Order: sequence, then C-alpha cells, then structure tokens
Amino acid sequence: MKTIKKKSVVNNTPVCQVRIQAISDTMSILSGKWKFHILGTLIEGESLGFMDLLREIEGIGSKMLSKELQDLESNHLISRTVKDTKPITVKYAITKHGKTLAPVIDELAKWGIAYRQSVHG
Amino acid sequence: MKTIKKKSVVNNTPVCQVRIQAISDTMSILSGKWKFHILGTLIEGESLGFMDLLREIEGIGSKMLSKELQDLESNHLISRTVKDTKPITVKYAITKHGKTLAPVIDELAKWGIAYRQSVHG
DNA sequence: GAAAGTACTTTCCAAAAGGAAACTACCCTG
DNA sequence: CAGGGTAGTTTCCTTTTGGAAAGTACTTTC
Repeated sequence: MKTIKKKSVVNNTPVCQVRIQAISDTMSILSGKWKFHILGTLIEGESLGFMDLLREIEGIGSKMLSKELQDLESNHLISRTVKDTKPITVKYAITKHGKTLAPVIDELAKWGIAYRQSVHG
Repeated sequence: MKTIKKKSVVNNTPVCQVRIQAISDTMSILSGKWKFHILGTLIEGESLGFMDLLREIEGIGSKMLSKELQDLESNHLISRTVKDTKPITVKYAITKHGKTLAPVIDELAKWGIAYRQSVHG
C-alpha cells in the first residue's frame, strides 16, 4: 500500500488558498503575449480603433489582436463600441474596471525597471 | 507602392518604451504556469526541499518543478543549497532579490480577490 | 474604377509548453 | 534485502500558443 506521509503545510491555510486562487485568476485573465501591452496602450490612449492598436502594438498581427481584444472584452476590462460613421469605425476603450489594473501594471513595470538596473549595475 | 501613412503615437514616447520593455522583462522572468506559486510558497516557507515543494504545490510534477526551479535560480530569485546530510538534501530558499517580488505578487493577489468579489457580487 | 482605408476572419503551420510515467541513483531503517 | 525516502532526469505524447499570409466585405477618395 502506498501511503503519503508528509502533507502540505505552508500552502494549506485558508488565506494561502485564497491567495493562490486569486493569483491564478489574475494570471489567467491576463494570459498571453499581448494583454498587458494592449491594456497599457488603452490606459494611455483612452480610445483607439482596431487599426490604431495594430499600429501602436508593434509586432502583433490582426488575428492575435482580434482574439486578445475579445478576451479582454469578455472580462469587461475593455469596451468595444461601433460608431455609426462612414465607414463604420470601432472604438476600443478601457473600462472603469480595467483601470483598476493600473496599480498591477505599475508594479510589474517598476519591478522590471529595478531588475534591469540591478543586473546591469 | 505600399505606404504606411499613420504611425504609432501613444506608445512612441521613450517613457512608454521603457515601461513596455520592463513589463515584458518581468513577465518573461515569471513566465509559465508555476512561477508565482513556487515563489509565493518560498516567500512563506523560507526554506524547503524538493519533495517539500512537490507536496506544497498541488498538481505540479517533478519535471516541471525541476525546470521552474532552475529558471528561478538562474535569475537569482531563489537559491539552491546542497546540505551535507545523510542522505544529502537540497534546500531551496527565496533570495533577497526574490523578496522584492512580494509587492508584485501582493498586487496580483489583491486584484484577483477584488475581481472575484466584483463578479459574484 | 483602382487604390487605399476600415475591421476583421480563416487557414495552415511551427514552436513552445506542459504532463504522466518510468527510470536513475544513492541512503537509511527494519 | 525490501520498502521508503532523498533529488532529480528522460521519454513520449498532447495541448496550447502564436504567427504569416491571404481572404472577406464594405466605403471613400482620386
């Protein structure tokens, strides 16, 4: 009979479980190569069209942009509005909820900048 | 002749470029399914062996754990110390540098918790 | 009526990521 | 000398991710 003798200690508290779940949630929502880039751009730019984003986000292709925008919209972090112009245009904007990510993005940027400095000297 | 007429505006400032690079650096260092989980565990647990981590981090396999630990060590976020015990044991610990990630991890957790609450109500 | 702009979608493919299971190798205890 | 513990590595496989290129569809401008 196989018996596991030791068990998890550190991560076994309710507080830890909630934190682990929360980080997993966050990273799942922000998964993929371009989410932060798109969100950062929309936080700065307020309201941009599809082609604007394609130009702002260097390297992204239309397929990925389209897919990432859909993901972000489904999580209510950005909004998509079709304007009745000629030709019709679409405006993507950060939502109130999406703006709450600003501190998260700031921390990531801050850490990355500090990391660079500590590595190069 | 194909000509691109409009150019990037929002992300074209030096400040933005540095931020974009910094976030990309950070996410590349913390890439993969398990990095935050491992770091979080080591921040809490201070010093754990390979088998301890395998038990703490539910779902991870030894291959992934081994690989992720190597990644983190190569970026000086954790340390690996072979203890001259019988049988020899290995202790993984968070480094001083690794601890600087605590605010980043906290922000991610905080946001994830708030997200859950805003979704369910 | 051709060119260029809007906003995408589709197809096809390559590379990266991740996991289960087995295997190595060494040590201690009963 | 079997069983269980230490710390991994290796193999084989599936899934996921991401990108290039082309296509769709409709409109305005020259």
